[in-house]
Amino acid sequence: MGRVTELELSAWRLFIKTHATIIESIEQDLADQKRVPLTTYDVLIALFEAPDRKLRFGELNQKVVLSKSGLTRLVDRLEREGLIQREKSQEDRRGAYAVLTHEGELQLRKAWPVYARGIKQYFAEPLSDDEMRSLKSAFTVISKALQSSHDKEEKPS
Amino acid sequence: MGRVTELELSAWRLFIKTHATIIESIEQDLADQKRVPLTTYDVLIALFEAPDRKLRFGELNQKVVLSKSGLTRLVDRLEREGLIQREKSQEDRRGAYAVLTHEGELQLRKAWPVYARGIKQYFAEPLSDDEMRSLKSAFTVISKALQSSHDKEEKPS
DNA sequence: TGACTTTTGTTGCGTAATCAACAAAATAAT
DNA sequence: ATTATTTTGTTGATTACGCAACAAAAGTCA
Repeated sequence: MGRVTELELSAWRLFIKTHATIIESIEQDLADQKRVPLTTYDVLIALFEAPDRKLRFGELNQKVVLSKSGLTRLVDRLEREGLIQREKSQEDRRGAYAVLTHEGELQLRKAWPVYARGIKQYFAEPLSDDEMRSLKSAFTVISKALQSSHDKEEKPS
Repeated sequence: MGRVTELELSAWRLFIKTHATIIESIEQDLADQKRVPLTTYDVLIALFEAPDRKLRFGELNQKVVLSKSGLTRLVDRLEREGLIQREKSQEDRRGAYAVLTHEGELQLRKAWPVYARGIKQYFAEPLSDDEMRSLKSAFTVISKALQSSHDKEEKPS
């Protein structure tokens, strides 16, 4: 496989550090303006984009960076806050859906401008269109590679 | 400032997701092989690269993604595990240094191959040299922008 | 059908991180 | 000098998350 080169290592370090700083900044902005935090946003937007604004826990779990139990507990909290609701599935009596409520959609809409501004300001603004395209394409490549390596481990056929 | 474009948003999403997956994978590999986790690694490497292998808490804090108290507690643990030691500063009797121990250096060395392999496999391998260069340059740009915006807020002069 | 196996979401428990409040020392101001 | 301010690292309280064990329902297969 070969050693990690200087180039790769410095790119890696920038990648990590940049990510951390951007996320931290956006999270701070959201908190300052009393908007939902990023993890919550992720859940809400996933539901918002889903048919009927609802998803099974399993599906939701794939879209969100969180463990199974982590998701259960996040949904607990969000349900308490009235942003989503549990709805037990008819077809599969084990399972349940998480459904976006009106309040949830409202909070989603209120958070978006802040979030969007953060993405623009901290992430997009400094880059040229060309750089942004390269960035996206690089991550697409990496992402595909990750998927296939993940697939391999799931199903050793 | 302008809206977030489709391109920007999809790049952003890939960025977030890829980051999460890679970190998760590396963290898993480290855990599987009973090596120190990433946060610990970050502290150890920072000390390793510092003159005399020691740093004041403040300096260390700048290199690591952690709150003040978070760092205190991480150092608590690492000291308990014998990877680093506290050494109270002579010049400034409030402060203290975190010093890398032999054991700490050993663990650092043992973790590196696993970490390096992760960087290669999940991050570097899928990219061409050109793509890697673009990636690095994009992050350099972003990173610089973040710094200067941060500076502005620190010192409104 | 009846006995394994797998999937789905929840729960107990331990760990780690943050914020806010703090004490001690250093620095600045008058 | 004395007082006020800032910096440095720690501590208490709270919150969030992961792992492993679990119960309940589906699915598999003989």
